[in-house]
Order: sequence, then structure tokens, then C-alpha cells
Amino acid sequence: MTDSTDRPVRVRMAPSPTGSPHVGLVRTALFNYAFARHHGGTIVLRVEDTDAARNTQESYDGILDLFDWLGFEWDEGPDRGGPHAPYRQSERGEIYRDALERLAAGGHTYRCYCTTDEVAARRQAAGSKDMGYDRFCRDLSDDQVAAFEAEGRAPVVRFRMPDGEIAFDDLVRGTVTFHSDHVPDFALARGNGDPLYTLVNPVDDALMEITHVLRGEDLLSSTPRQLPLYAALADVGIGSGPPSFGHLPYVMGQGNKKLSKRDPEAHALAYRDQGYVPEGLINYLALLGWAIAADRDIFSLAEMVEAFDIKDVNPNPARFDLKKMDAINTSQLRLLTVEDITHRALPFLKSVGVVSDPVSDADAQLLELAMPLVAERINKLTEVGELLAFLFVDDADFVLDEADAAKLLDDAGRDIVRASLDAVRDLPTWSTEAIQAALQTALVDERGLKPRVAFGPVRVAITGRRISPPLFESMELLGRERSLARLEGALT
RNA sequence: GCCCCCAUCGUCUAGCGGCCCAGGACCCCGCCCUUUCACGGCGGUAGCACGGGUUCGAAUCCCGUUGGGGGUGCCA
Repeated sequence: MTDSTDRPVRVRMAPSPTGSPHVGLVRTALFNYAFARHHGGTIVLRVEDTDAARNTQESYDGILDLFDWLGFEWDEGPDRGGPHAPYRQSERGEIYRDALERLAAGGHTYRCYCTTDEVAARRQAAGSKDMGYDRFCRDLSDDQVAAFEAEGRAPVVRFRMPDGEIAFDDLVRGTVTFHSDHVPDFALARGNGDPLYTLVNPVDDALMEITHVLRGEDLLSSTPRQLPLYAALADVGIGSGPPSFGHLPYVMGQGNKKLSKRDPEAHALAYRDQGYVPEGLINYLALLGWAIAADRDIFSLAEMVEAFDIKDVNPNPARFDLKKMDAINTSQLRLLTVEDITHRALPFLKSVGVVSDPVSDADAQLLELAMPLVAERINKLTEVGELLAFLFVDDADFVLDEADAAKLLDDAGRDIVRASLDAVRDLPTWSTEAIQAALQTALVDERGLKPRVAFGPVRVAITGRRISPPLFESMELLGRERSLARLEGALT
């Protein structure tokens, strides 16, 4: 391991607030979270918002909402301060200017006056196969510099890449080796002086004393640039060298491409809005590159933290599979108590108007009785509303699903409903058992109907749909009067 | 082009030299449960990319091939 010291673990979550937060962001945050908490370390939230043109407040708020929903907590960050504040890069301009000055004074950088076109033209002329900057401005004479300045050119700042092998021990891939021949003198600041990601990311990691960086595989090939930069920064008194790196495998979409923002399943907050539980998303994403045991795939965040070892992370890219995501979500839902599911479903029930907001006592009571009927059959929280709406809707607003009614409430169906009405109208007690017994006798025993044929029309009449919670329980909860009214309503 | 990464059922994975003629999960297909839809239960199909080594012994180690991905910016 590169990092043989026993420094307390410090990791960072470093989102860029551009656009809707991506599941890749969640996966990276999750592994950092699990790693840090497993080692009793510190988590820093740093906002990488140097690209003013692309950053939005909406995106920032979305990221915080997302982390809040997932239960990810951090110890230092823009909202709670810390010893290395500020934690938004847009507020750290002076720090970067200072770093640039020091690097220049230490001879680690130089100013480059070349335009992109000039570099490309030279490369073509030379028939060079290697990409990257050709170091044209590395050792300019004073006269040449003066001439470029006189032309009014604004120089970018480039890093003077030292020659030699660059090897590091990746936490998930083992030793990775590059040669500096293939690592260009990359730019650290724009011609207008604005610092680039290539500078600010290492500077902040150094200054914030980050010990371990777990990030996406896409950054693997920028690591050989950063390693010498960390050394140069340490040389000029900024930080104490590079952190350890671990590059997490890609999350792929359909086909063989990275899951992109165009893929609907990439949007992390959509899962919350569609009625998934955070336990489900977390559990599923953890499975992409990690396993808690050979024969087990359902676990909690706490269990993941307990068991997590970065060395167990699989380096293969993983495809995101919505079907399995759904299955994991369902399994996590089964682990919740009815009370918990009720609590979580409430916002959805309110938003579609199934229950009043605030919830009336009557609605709350009915909900408490009805939830056990649906808690064990749903796959998403939104299904609670779909299943229970018929119980809460005002009688005046109750409507039959057109397609279901057309199919099941034909002449034969209405005949069945009529018979049901007679069977239950004068029941001495209105209970699930009594209702079931009465309907069983009248429809199945006396008429010889198959249960599914017998109860289908009744179900549609009572709940408005072919799909519903168990029928007899539903009728009990609906009450005698409303049930009879609906049966009658189906006949008109 | 050059550099880097990756390679076990369709998908996610377990496997870190013998316990593996490869285990689990999702999907799919049967069956059971069943008043609908789900849930749940049981069973099944299906895989070590290829070729060389190393070894008494390889899915596991090495090399190569092929395939896939990423990088090669005054984006992050």
C-alpha cells in the first residue's frame, strides 16, 4: 500500500452541482461512506463548483436532498463548517491563486502561450502519434516570453511533468504503472487565470488532509498527473503528498456505455419520487462491485459499514439492472414494519389526495386498519395509494375503471353482483368471516361458480378495479352501507 | 494511433491452486399457495472468452490473442 501510515481516515464526497444527481454519484458516495465509517473516519463534503457557468442552486439543493433521503451524513462541509472551511471551491479562489504562485516560484510550472491550434498544427507537421502538449513553451527564453507578451497572449499555466515511471497501488486494482512519456504537461489554470479542476482537486485534497480517495474509474488515467502534482504541492508547503486512491468500476447502462444522464434510471432522486425506499437503492448500488457474502444480497447500510473492505471491491464495470433494483427494493420493503411503511407512504397518499392533509382522525384510523392488507404486497410505496384509494374516496367521486367494468360487469357479472347484494344485505354481523361465508354460499356453493369468476364482478363493484386488496376484508373496512351502495351502484 | 483498465450463467456476483464436473441473487420457465393483483414457497434452464505456459493439480498464477471500456482538453 502506498499509504502505510496510520493517519486517521479522511474521505471526501465531492459532487459538482450540475444537473440532476446521478446514481453514479450515489454509488461513489456510498462506498466512501461505508469505507470511512468502517474505519471510524471523517467524511468531508466539498462542493466542486469551479465551473460557474454550469452550476445551479437547484442541483446543489437536489444533492443535499438526496443525501438526506439516503441517510448519508458528513462531518465537515459547507452547511456545517469545519477546520478547512470554506468547503465550496467557488469560495476558495485565493487559496488556488496562492498555490499557483508557490508552484511557479518552486519551478514546478511554466507559462504556455500556445494556442490549441498551434499545438495541433505542430503535431501534425511532426507526424507525431502521441497526443498531449508538446512542451513547446517549457523553456522559453526571456526574449520569446517578451515577444508573446507583446502580442497580448494570455498564457495558461502548465505543470512541469517530471520524467520517469509513475506507479501507485490502487486500492481496488493493485499496482498500476504509467510512464511520464504518456502524461502531458497539463494545464492548471486558464489564460484568464481561473484555476482548473486539475489544480483545485488535488490542492483541496491536500489541504483538507484527505487520506483516501475512492472515485470513478474514469479518473484512473488522471491519477498519474496528480501524483507528481501532489509531490510538487508538498514541496512548496501545501499538504504532505498524495492520498491513497481506489478507482471504483463504472456503472453501465444499456449496451456497453456508461450510465448517462439521458438514461431515465440514472436520476437518483427519481427513485425517491417513484416510491422506492432508500434502503433499496443503497442495497442495490452496493451490489454493483461489492458483495457482503457468497449467498446473501439483502443487507442494511449499517451491515455494509460493518463488513466493508475496499479490497473486496470488484474492478469489473457493472450493468445497472432495473429489474434487480426492483427486486431488492421489494425485499427491503418486506423488512419494514407496517407502521413504518404507513409513515413513509403518507406523503404519497397526501400528494395524490387519497388521504386529507393534514390527516384527519378518521383517515388515520382507516389507514391503520387497511395498511396490513397492502403492506406485504407492494413493491413500491406509490402502490399503497393505488390499492387503497377506493376506501378513502367520497362516494360521490367513486368511479369504476372503465375497462375492468366493461369486462367483468356484463350481464352475467351484474347478475352475480345482484346475488351478492341479496346474500350480504341482512348479515347479522358485518365481518370479513361473515361476508366471506355468505358470498361463498351464494355464489360458489349454490351457483357452482369458480371463485375467481364469482368474486371478480364483486371486486370491481366494491373497489372499482380488478386489482385490489383482499375482497372480504375490503368490504368489512368499507362498511355495510357503503358496500351495499357500491353493489347497487354497479347495477345502474 | 498511443496509454491505461477490465474479462465466471442473459444480468449482478461468490470463488483469492485441490472443499468447484463452479455457489447465491435477478430475469426466464415449470409447479405449489390463492377471491384479483401481488407476495411467499419449491424446482429447472444457463457460465469460468480463446490459446499457450507454470504445477501432481488452475475458474483461480504468468504470457499472448480476442473482445469491451476509459483516457489522450485553457471539461469535471
